[in-house]
Amino acid sequence: MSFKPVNNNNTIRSIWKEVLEYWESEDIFQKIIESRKNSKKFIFLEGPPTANGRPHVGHALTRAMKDTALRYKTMKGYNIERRDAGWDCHGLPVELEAEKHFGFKSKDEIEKFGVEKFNKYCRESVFRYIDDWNQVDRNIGYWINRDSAYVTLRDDYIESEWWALKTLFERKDMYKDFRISPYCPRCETTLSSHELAQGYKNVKDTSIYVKFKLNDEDRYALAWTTTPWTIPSNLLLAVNSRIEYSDVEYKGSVYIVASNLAKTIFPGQYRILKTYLGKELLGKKYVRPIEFLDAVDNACMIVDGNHVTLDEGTGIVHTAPAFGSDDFDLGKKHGTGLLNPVDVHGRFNDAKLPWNGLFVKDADISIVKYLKEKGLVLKSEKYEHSYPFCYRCDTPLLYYPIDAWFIRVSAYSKDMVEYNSRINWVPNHLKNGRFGNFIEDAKDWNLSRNRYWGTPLPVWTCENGHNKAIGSKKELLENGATELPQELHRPYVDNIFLKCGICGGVMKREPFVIDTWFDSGSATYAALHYPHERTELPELPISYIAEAIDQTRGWFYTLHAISTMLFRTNAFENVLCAEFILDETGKKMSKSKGNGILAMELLDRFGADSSRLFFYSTAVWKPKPLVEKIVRENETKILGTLLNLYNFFASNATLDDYVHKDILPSDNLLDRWLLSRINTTISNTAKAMDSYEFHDAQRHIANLIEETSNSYLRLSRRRFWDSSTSQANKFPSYSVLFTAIETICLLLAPIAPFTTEYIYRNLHENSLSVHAATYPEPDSRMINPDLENSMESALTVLELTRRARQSAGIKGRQPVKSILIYAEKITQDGIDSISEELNAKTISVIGAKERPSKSVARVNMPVVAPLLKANLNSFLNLVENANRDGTSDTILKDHAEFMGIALPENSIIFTEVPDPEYTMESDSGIEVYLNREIDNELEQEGMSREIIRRIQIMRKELNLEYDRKIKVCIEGDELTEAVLKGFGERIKEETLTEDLINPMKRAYNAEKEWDIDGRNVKISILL
RNA sequence: GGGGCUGUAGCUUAGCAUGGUUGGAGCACCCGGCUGAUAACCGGGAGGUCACCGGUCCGAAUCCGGUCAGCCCCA
Repeated sequence: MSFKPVNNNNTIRSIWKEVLEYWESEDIFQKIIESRKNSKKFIFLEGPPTANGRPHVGHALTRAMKDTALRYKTMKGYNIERRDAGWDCHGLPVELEAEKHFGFKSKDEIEKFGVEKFNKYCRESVFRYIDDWNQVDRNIGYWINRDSAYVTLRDDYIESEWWALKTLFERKDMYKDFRISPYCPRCETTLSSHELAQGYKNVKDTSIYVKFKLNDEDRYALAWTTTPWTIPSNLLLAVNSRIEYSDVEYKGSVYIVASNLAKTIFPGQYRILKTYLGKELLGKKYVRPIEFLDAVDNACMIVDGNHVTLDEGTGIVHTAPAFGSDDFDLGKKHGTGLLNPVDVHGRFNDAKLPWNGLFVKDADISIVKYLKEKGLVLKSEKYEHSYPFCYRCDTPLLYYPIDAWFIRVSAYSKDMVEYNSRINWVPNHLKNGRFGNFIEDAKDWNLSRNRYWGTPLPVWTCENGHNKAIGSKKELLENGATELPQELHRPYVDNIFLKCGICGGVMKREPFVIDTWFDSGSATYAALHYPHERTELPELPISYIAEAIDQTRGWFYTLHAISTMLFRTNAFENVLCAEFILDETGKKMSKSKGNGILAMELLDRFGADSSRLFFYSTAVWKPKPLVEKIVRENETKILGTLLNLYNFFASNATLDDYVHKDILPSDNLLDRWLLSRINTTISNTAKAMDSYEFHDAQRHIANLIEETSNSYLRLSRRRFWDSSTSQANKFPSYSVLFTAIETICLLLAPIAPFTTEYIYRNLHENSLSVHAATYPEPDSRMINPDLENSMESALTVLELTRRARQSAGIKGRQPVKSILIYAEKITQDGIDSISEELNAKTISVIGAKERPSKSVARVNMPVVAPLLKANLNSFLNLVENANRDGTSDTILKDHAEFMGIALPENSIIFTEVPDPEYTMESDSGIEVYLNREIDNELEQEGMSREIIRRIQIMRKELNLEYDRKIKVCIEGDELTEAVLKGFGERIKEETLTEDLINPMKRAYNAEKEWDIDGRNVKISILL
């Protein structure tokens, strides 16, 4: 049998491309799906991206995370359900792109242009980069069904959402309300709290301290605001009844402010006249500073507000019920109504105002000027604070009173918390941290958008204000529609008029579309067209989803909220959450900085497997800078070494005509050791994969690769080379090596699917795919912890010997007289497996008393400290003294008890100081004593090995066949002469030399003068 | 203002839940060695106030309290 070798320089990359072609031409993915059809279920759900932008490295990461889990579960024997792509299509971002394209600045222009044409453009633009996405998915090896993708703009998807919205409406969990919402005056729509959060920026605004004169009193209530444009709408002042306030005299006037804030408000000299609690101010009336607009009688009063704090300002809050949520509530409570002189574009539109027609933010300066002229401003200053801007168009948002539809999420907060307790969050801290906090005080969901491209809100209203929610196309016809709209989008649905079931009037659709986050959050059921096409309940929870951290309050939240309200369960069972990939300097990638990297750029540069290994180089939930060195390091260590392992196996096994059937029985320690390590690694890796800790799995696998290469292979090499070794000795080793490589491929397949596929199929000529194979199960009969410990000790001995040789200045090739090993966990065959590399005439394992050394006592802290506690220090002193006096070996006899406490036998540990002729090195309880005496015979033998080595180098330089026989002439000093006499035969054997010849005049095929440790040796080769 | 995460060598990090002798690796650097699979490998060296301060304890990277810095989320 022949195993195909791999050697070209571009291996990893060319393997990637070759495997891709194989998968596609043979339809491997479909074949595997087919073969799992009847297996147990594992349900997946793709978080839908919008394809109107290109995928970047972060997308590559989350796609890898999804793929790794699904490949793993497939190998574990599951049938992955709902392994379908999905695309998010609606929303403000899409509309904004379109507006930019057409150069529109307002909704009027869209209306003039035509909603039909506008939406047509939106519909097309959301798939603009779908080819890029598909290319990335294909190249990174994301196995997902693209043909059966769910698409949120399709009528059947929307129809399912209509069912959901109707359900909520009829349950009174969806309602219309007039309240203050964050509002973008350019987009002319309200935003959800989620969208709001994206747009906070630090800005400097003009802030003013405004004087509100109390009626019939010579005092001013001082209020502070950063939005002067709201002052014409002022109707109340709020104080906190439990905070202490003062009358402060400053520059001849008396001001009311919170006592604690006086110092920061009044620079220099001021005088406190009296102090009292805020509640004493309640009910006092004042004069509005700007009186163009008419106020009701019960306005202009000081009222109580819990939201008033001492964080900033004066402790008195100017309240304009039209422009603040707290303000609105206070206005409602005190029956002031509200004054809203601002139109939907954010401009004053009340002729009574001198600032009529101005955008409110632009009117700030004039308003301040007006107030100053009336003497009602104590001071004004620039103030830096964070203020929300529209996350898409950058317009400063207003808090604006407007009709909007809400979902009563707040009523389900407890349920959401309960269902959350069933979810496995990875990393776990999100569960009760960021996510848990959020759902605990969930706010009602502002669902409606005054926009065009989105799922239309399926609520119709008649002239008498009767509402009706529609749950399907069929219901449209049942409620008076004469025909179905061309599609379930604006403007078509707007032209559907229904007949009111209560009063018989004409019903028009409420002119809103809904938050696009409701679309993606509906994927659990809407992608199945539930309950229309599919009538049985969707299977929930979904087994596994994975996205980046920003979805905690995005998709993860909407999925959970919707599932809680509609299906009374958690939407997903396991959720893996990624942090962001940073640039190489550790900065966040962003469009504006221009340091973003596209997914395809990453793949072109490093290939798929190396990129995926990089993603798991540390936990995916830790931010990772994309540094080339780290990518390369993982590539070399894991893929490079694995390929080399395979290469070694392939070339030797092919030469020996090895055919793998099964693991051949072997007593060989290294074989048994590696088999144990393989099975331990299987167990550890599967455990890590099961808990979605891919980085941990990767580390276990990398360790096994390292051990196979640098311990097993290194120490077994002779077995493979020696042509005289019988098959009976050699083949078990091949079978173990084969098993190691095969297992590594299987374990690593979900992580690095390409390279493992390639090697695995080289090992198994007729196999379909490594991904069709079963994930390995550990064979506990092969796991032998004692053996692993013993081997670990042996490897430590090897390391200690090398160290001892170095500190004694004795080369590895120089045989030494003896090596004495003191170790607890070492076995004779452990020593045997490394004896060749130890290169000593005698190797013995010795007992404690045989050590060629003197003992120095040390206290065994883990044992003694818990017993002695506070008396420890005096015991430490005692031991130190004993060491100095040379009485340390009897400490325990002398002090079986110390301060009345019995000391166990292992209370003292002895460190060894070796006798002069030995060099000692020790580590983790193992001591290696190296006898430094080199006699003549040892010296000669060492020299012989130097000469052998030089001849081998020369053979290699001559490019000789392995079995080519040669003649050699060796000339040198007396030592060399002695070596030829004593070790000539050995030299001939090792170097395939037929004759050691005397110097000749004629030309040699190769001739070289060597300096071996200062001795001149001339070696000549004659063919 | 509230919450979460992170802080260990020049870089990437393990260890922290359950405290224990001298805090492990890898990369890069220097010295030495090995090499009939290897882009390698092996040994040694240098490089750490385990962010800082305090507490508990015989003993703290680890537990507790606080501070600082970075990132993120919320208001």
